[in-house]
Amino acid sequence: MSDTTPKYIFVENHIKAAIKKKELVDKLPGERTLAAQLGVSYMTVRKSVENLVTQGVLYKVPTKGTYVNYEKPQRSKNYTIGYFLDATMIAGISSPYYSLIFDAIEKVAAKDDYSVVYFSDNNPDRLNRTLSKVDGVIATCIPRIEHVILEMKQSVPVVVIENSAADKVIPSVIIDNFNADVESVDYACSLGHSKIGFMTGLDDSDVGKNRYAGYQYGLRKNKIELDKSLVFNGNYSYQSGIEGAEYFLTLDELPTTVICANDSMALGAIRHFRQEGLNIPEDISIIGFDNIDVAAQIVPSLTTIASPIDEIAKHSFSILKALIDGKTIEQQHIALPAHLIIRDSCATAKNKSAAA
Amino acid sequence: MSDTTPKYIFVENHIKAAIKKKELVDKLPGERTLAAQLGVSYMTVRKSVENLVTQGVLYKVPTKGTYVNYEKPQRSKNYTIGYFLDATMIAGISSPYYSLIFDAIEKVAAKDDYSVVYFSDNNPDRLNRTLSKVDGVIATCIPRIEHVILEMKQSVPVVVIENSAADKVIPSVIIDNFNADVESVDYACSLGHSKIGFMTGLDDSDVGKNRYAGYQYGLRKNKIELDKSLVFNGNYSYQSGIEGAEYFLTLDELPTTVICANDSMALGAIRHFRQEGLNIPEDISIIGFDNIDVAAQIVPSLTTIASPIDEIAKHSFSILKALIDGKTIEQQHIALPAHLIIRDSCATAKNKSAAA
DNA sequence: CACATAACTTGCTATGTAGCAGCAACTAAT
DNA sequence: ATTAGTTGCTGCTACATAGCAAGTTATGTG
Repeated sequence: MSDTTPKYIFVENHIKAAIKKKELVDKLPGERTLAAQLGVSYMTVRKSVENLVTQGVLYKVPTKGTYVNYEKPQRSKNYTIGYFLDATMIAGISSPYYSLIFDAIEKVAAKDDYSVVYFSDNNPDRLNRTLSKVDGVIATCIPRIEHVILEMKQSVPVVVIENSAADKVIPSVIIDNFNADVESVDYACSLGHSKIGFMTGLDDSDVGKNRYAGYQYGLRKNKIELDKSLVFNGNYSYQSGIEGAEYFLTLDELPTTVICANDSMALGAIRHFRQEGLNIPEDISIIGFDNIDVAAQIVPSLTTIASPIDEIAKHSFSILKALIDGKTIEQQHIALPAHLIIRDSCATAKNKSAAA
Repeated sequence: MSDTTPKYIFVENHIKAAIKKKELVDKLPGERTLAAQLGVSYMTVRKSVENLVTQGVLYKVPTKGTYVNYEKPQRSKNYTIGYFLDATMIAGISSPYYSLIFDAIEKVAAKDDYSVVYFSDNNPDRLNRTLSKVDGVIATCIPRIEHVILEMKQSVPVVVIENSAADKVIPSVIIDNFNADVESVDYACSLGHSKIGFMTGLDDSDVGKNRYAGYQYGLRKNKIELDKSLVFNGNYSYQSGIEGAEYFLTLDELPTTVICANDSMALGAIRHFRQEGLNIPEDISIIGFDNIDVAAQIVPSLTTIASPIDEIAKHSFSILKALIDGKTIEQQHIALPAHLIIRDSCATAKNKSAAA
């Protein structure tokens, strides 16, 4: 029993165990008493207690006694949270959308005196180093990096935004992509369009899937049959927007409206259509998604879905803060509505219809 | 002498003083010996030494002895550097330019296994909190926030990029804005232009001043007299690019080329000129500065100055790392050349000239 | 000369004693 | 009833011993 392990280690473990078993609550017996109980000397107990105090397990009140520290393991508060965006994501923080989210998070966090740092390196070592400096992380989740996020969750509380994680245990704040694109379709129909094309993003995440699903449901809702030839599979990039436009131009009959799964593709499409001599919106209407800055700046300005960025920041931070503070949270998953901003890239349909 | 201060504190101070006075070097006498020398008991010395070890002043080698820890105060290596950009800057990290710099820094830092975090909150408390987590900072400097940067320099090494600081003690990595815009003017002249306008940015920093000075020198170099009416004072924003175009349209004679102090203004100008029925580049040539992503994406694609972003990242990180490692650095201030990327927004002058 | 042994040093653990100061509660004196 | 003293608890500091393991050095023997 005594072999090589020092007695004071034994005493420490004994005390820890007693605390765990709730045999010891609040105030400890006096050091001398304890020494007698455990059959070791007073000084040994002192050393053990001293160690436990530096470990944070116990705390002392001079001339009163020694007490159990019930504050939970309590990750030392950094008052700093991280915003994670995988570096391999297209554009990454360069993307206007994500940087706006960062700014919004920073603003809302400052109100509670939290600092925010952005990082994107998913190298395990460097990631852990960064995680040790933050109390929690808000991460933009895409399936490809979900393992990274699960890894992070081992160390700190995590809230995901953009997509919810497959692991539904991680709280999420997303936007209602589905109904947003239903609204886009509704709007196009209200302008008399019925030949409505769609450029998908990647189908590797809920975002892409739900925008496409919203498009499909919007058509059904407006009694329009889905024509697969009017769906182009893009990848969110400006380039793929150009390719999508090229594709639509090969069709016998051009759609009168194209809804794009994001603004970059919409911009690419506008560029190519115009290059080929088409007028926007007279010849073809374009709708985007995200409402990045340039959307309002180009001519014609782009009709698009505006993400409620401030709301995303507000909710995700308040959930994260609750997790950090060890509170229980009511709503694990929040889907915020996103609505259409009508600008100049859509016109009423000229052919056939004058419906609605 | 003994009043209330514990003896072991006395012993600690004595040892520290002895180290400072170089009376104690490398190995300490044995604890028992020390006790005899100082006239206190062995256990008291033990306690003192133990404390000094936890303080990091001494270190022990079991069964060998106790030694003085000569590692310099040595800021505990976080292997993390910060990238700072004032939150109140127009666009901030949303600006494609700065986010590209961040990505480039992250890439070069990863090679030395450094993490990079971006932060922009300049609130003193939160700033210090963040600074305590990094070994050094690369900061985009503008005069308005120079006090913040000087403040940071109190805690960690700092390298500024973009502008050099008024305090020339801070190492800087900037681009040669002056010669870059000289190159722009040269190019415009080589296309036969002689009525060359300029849209300034803000004159609150070297960047803005030097780009304008480069324009002026370029004109002189090409034997063109400066016409102040062809200079519009902008503020780098897209909106001010529009206003600049409006201004030029009020002139009796439009310049045939407008050089803009950044791409955003160039984009705004292009938009407005086109809206007013002008063709780019047939009716007016436009040159930007920065080479942001959209510069290549718009129609016509924008001729602009490309910042050597990777070079900036490489140099600023290597300087910062040298500072962190306590090495002396040779070159305090580096100005990197930036060159013109010729695209589609400039055409040969149609009137009068066919020079060169 | 080589090698084993003994003597010594180092830090580590453990235990004992002792006086101090601050506090609370009880008790005795005013 | 208030005050003053006593007692006993707490943790804190200080000092003294003593055995242990592990490395170092001096010594002695083949």
